[in-house]
Amino acid sequence: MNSYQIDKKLEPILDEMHQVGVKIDAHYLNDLSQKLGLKLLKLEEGIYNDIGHKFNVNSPSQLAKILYEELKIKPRDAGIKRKKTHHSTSATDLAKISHLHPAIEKILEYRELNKLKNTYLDPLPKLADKNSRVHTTYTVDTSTGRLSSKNPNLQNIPIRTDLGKEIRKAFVAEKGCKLLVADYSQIELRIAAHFSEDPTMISAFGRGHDIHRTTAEELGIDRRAAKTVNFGILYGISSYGLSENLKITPDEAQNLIDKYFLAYPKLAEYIAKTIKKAEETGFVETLFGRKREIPELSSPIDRVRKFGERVAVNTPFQGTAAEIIKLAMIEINKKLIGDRLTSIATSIDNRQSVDKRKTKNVTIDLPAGEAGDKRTAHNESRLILQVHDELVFEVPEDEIKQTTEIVRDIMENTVKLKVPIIVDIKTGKNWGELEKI
DNA sequence: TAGACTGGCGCC
DNA sequence: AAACGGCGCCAGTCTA
Repeated sequence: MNSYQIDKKLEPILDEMHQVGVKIDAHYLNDLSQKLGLKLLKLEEGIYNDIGHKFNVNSPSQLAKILYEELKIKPRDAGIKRKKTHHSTSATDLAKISHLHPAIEKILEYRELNKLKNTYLDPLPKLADKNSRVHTTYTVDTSTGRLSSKNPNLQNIPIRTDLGKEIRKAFVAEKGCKLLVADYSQIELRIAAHFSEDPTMISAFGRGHDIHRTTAEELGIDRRAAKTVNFGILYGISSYGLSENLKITPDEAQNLIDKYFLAYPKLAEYIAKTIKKAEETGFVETLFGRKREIPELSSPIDRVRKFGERVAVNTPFQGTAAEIIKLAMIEINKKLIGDRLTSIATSIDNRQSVDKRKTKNVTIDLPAGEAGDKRTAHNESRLILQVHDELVFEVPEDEIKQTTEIVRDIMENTVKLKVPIIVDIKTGKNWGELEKI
């Protein structure tokens, strides 16, 4: 099966995920929003006080004028770059100058709270149906083959900050059910190991080592920094980008990159070959044959060409990861439906009724005297969300064990790489409070 | 008033 | 100038 055939088989599954939706606790979100509203008012007042007058905190251009003109903070001294219209006021850049004025910390907090309120807390309850479920639309129109989610986007629900976790708790399981969350462990780095056949990577994954720890030991840096470097590799690393992320100089970053490729020489070779081949053919390919043209590679502009190189490196990793999870979705759906058919057929002792059931969540005709004439099948494990390397299921509590086994087996074994594929599974009553199985 | 653009930021 | 990959959504701003 190639990448395009995978997408075809995925279509009805995405359709169904859309129809089923995910349940949210709208009251909880509204309460949280109200509390946040009060806090935002206080922050706003404090900011005006510190600055000496009112202005629109949500306006980057007004803020830039105040910081870099009124307060005379020198952006160049702090390494803050100019945007098209003014100097940057992004969170990372504000952090560089937060010691220079008391308002800046408050502005950063205001930004965080306001973002979460406006993007999640307020819109989500309005999008819920009468059963309090929201229905995202998945599409496959990305350049790498990943899915995207919109109206609402359920692939960027907060998780990182404390408040973020609180928001995630609003995504809940139906009564009698739990959420089952299965996510691939470092799938893209495993794909990198597979493509490059780098012995150090293969052995680390083969022995079940923590790959970020391995990189940390190889480079003599801490795990957090190693993780950043590993991700950088997947994105088509540059010394400048890495230096920004690690808050080190580009020279130091280049040093780390050099060490990295000494530690993983076959990966270095793979990356070089991938770029070279992409320059020759004009495209790159994923494991299952999805092609992406990269015209940037023949640009006379250095910056554009460099971008093309990063795309050439990243796309096979990101695109292959997308294919692996799509195949798992297809196989899991098959298995879940098959099991339901079997159990229905068994329970009514009449295999002919199997044909009447096309998809889950439709009305099924049962012989009179069974449980009435019709019944809607809701008491079954259903795939409800996909977040790139993670699948979320809504599962009746008495099916947790068997669904866990099915999901793990299929996600880990549908595609075979030269390294093991590992899946972590957690369950809970909501998306924010999960316990590992 | 609608739409495009910009800066910014949530997620993987 | 200058962003290491992929998305979608927000408010502010500018323009037709």
